[in-house]
Amino acid sequence: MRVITWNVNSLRARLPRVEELLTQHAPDVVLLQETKVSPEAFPHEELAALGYHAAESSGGQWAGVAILTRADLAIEAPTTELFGNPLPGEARWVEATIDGIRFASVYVINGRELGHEQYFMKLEMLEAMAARAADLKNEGTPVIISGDVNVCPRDIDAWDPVETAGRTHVSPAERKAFFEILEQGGLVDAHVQRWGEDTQQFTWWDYRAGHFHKNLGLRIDVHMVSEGLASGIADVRILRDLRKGSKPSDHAPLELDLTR
DNA sequence: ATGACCGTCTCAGACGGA
Repeated sequence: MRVITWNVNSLRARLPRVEELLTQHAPDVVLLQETKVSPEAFPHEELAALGYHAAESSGGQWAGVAILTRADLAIEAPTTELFGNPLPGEARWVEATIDGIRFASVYVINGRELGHEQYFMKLEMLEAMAARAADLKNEGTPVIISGDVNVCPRDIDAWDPVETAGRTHVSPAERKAFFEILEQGGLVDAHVQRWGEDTQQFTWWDYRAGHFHKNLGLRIDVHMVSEGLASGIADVRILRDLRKGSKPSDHAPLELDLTR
């Protein structure tokens, strides 16, 4: 099974690149973030023409998440509810079961600045995710929670510790909250399992100042995979080619191949 | 080259992003 997570930074603006992803990589499941689309404007027909259907949480101008899957795979029990989510109206969480796996696509609150009201809501959202992951573990369901967590889990996941020090995404509290999700949910950071602790690879680069070409980025997009599934991780790849070319997102897709 | 972005909304500029 092939699973891809991608913060598209507007689904409608990114449709040509989404088509490129679907046709060239033929994923079974795609977790999207920052679709920035209203429910009425969600491109169901365009995706159907590409052989995919979707469960979505769409909030209009900001945020928005979705789960796409091949038309021949059923989407079961979709929900946008996340108990304890401090901003339930902002379309940052969607879950559905596909092929016996409980998938969630998440776009974690940015946090703005350390100490900002939004920063504390970010920590709350990460805590809500940990509680949900613990519930799913207790149910014994295979789980894949993927998306833009807006946290660099380790020092090596940020291009410059000096530049990023004292800012969001790298604070000890954010990192602790991220690892609590793995711990409480019995989940594995698939990228780390595949590449180890000493490999530096990024999933996001600022549009400005040529950061992509200088490889000044962050690893903030992840696949969190339940331990039973994680033994079947065949490969994890960052699709940098989709960060290049015409009208790219500022994030690259993260591809996960499972043997099942 | 010593500066450098790109979406959303509503219509030139604010706002969000990380």
